[in-house]
Amino acid sequence: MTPIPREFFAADALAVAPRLLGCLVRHRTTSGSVTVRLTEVEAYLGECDPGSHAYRGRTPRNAVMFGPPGHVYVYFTYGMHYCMNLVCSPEGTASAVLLRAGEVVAGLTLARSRRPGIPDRDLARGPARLTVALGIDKTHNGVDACAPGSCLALEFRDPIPEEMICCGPRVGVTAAADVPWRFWIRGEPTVSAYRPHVRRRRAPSRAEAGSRG
DNA sequence: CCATAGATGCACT
DNA sequence: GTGCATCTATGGC
Repeated sequence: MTPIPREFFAADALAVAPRLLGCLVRHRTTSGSVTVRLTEVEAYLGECDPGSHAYRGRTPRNAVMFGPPGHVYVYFTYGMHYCMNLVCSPEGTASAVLLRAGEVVAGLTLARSRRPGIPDRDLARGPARLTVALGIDKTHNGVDACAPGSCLALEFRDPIPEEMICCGPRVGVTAAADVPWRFWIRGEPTVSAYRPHVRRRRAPSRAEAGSRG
């Protein structure tokens, strides 16, 4: 188990995102800790990316995105949900990786208590579900996930083989919906099912079924 | 199985 | 005032 160094996040989100697949995110609180193995992420570039919160420049909400890499950017959306990003690129520029889904690999009891009645597979299946399972809210905005002793910790795992990494359009983004900057692990049951931009088909082609896993 | 509506607070224009 | 980087319940098949 190797901690992820801050300099890893100094690259832009497009390079960081696929490498995060399979890595671990742990959040520690007084009630215990929950660890999630990442199975689905999305890259958001900065002021050049119409889908990014940073597209129109720095605001109070997105200020953390312009800060040092390795911190978490947490935002509130749809009146009830929190989503969590890892800030990438050097300080002064904004890019980030949205953590969309994962598998709870430790702290299962605590994660279940945070989402009662939910099947284990669905505990962190989706960006807002993932933050609930981990116990993340707006108070965590700006927390340094690369600092020793932080309540948030990241760990490298062996890279997922390239042929097991799928990519496709981002979810829920109306601007720049065409770029394939969402990455997930093929065949993972914990990948989020909510994908309004992907039309269902009666008979998916073999090629498509294969590329999606 | 699939599709749709409603909830709900806040950042931003 | 508008529109979300969403999820769940509910209804139809």
